[in-house]
Amino acid sequence: VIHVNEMPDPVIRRLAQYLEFAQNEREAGSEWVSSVQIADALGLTPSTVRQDVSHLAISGTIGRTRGYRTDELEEVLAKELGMERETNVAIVGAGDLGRALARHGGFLRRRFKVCALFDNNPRLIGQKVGPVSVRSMKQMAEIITKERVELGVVAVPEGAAQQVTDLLIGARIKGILNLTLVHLAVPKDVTVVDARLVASLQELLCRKRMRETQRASTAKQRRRSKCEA
Amino acid sequence: VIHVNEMPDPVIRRLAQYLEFAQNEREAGSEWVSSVQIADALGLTPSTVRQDVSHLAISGTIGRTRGYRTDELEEVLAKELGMERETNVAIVGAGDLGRALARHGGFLRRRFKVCALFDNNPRLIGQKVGPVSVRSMKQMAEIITKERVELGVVAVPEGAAQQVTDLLIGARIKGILNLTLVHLAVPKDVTVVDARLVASLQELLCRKRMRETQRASTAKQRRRSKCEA
DNA sequence: TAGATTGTTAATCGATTAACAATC
DNA sequence: TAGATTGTTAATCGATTAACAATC
Repeated sequence: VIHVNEMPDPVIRRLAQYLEFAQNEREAGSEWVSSVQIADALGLTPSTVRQDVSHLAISGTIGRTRGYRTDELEEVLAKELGMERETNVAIVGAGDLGRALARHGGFLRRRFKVCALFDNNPRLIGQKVGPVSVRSMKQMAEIITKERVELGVVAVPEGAAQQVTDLLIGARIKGILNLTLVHLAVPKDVTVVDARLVASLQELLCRKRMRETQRASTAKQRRRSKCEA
Repeated sequence: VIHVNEMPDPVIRRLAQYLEFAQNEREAGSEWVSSVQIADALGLTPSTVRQDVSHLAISGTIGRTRGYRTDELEEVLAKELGMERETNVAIVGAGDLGRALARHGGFLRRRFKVCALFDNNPRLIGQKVGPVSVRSMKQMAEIITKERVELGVVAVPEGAAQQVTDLLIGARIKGILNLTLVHLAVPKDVTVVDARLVASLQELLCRKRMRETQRASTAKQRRRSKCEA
């Protein structure tokens, strides 16, 4: 926060992991962690870790022989990730996924507060889901302003995604988490992050199958060269 | 599938989006889409699209003036993503998230079939969730083999994630979707994809706040230079 | 002191973009 | 034919990794 507010996207994506690890380490009683330890735990190289940390406002000096203080890492990362205060979130779409997210403990623990859940299905409106009730999308702009909602989550079927996004933008939301597979068109002052839930499963299957055919073909090659020998 | 089974990770990650778009276009009645159209719709450059498509077994010849056939794109992408047959999935963790995923229509539509849901909470075991019942983790290996489950989804609290992963690996699962924030350690014949659900929301907040402070500081600079002028 | 570890520079690697010949 | 668009090569850009001086 002190020396840079330019940070490459891949670095930002690793921040949450670093925080998670630092927290766990501190809670387990470790006062220090080195770049090698972090790298091993998170499947990175120590170089990457040190480059990433250099983007942070870590007060460290060169040449320490014990690495980074877990509590300092935790503090700086939490600040960088905006955890010094609660962030209000609205979820649009009270289907299975939207309702699950509204109740998901993992968000609250990281200081996200789901304070509104919208849907257009009259059967769902009024229903209590975890800490909130489902409300009509017609009330979206009003409630978002009143409740000081900062982030919107799009958890509706693909066909409604862009429409809902436009509503959120109309309500002056500047940050949107997209749970659908469709690409959302937004003005350039709005930030979108794709959660890639279904896409991840498809990516997984594709990569797994690809590795298997690779293995199969190398095995075949091996057998062949064995025969030739 | 024909000419390459080496594909860079970023390309694989875009495959699901291409498929989604091609499907929608075909259903809307378009017979052809060009790289420019795809790029515009998905927020990419036409160059990237053409590079990506070149990894696919598209039977096209150079110089067509109408782009790619939507039905051909759809077919090839579906095949590449392993959609020619159903894929059996097991979800571990019957909390809000696990239950929501078990019922999520988006998976079924893409030919993923959730055919097992595991949890250790005796209160949940036996409960019906969408098409399946919650079963004890003790039965995991047995059921995974019997039901020919190919992919596992880790939807448990952070503290149990590695343990559950080891169980899945013990049951010979070679592809794991990780819904937690912790990094999963797996042998190198196992593929893991991180779904980054909570991490995405944290990433979103971080990026949004960063853009705002940038805008604020440039606005300040602008005001300053105005004063000086 | 010797060993360990950071911060940073430079080298490498890989992905994206630009450009354009081929051609429908 | 003129215009459009692909497939592919080369250029650019950016991220990751290696290396090492500084120093605790």
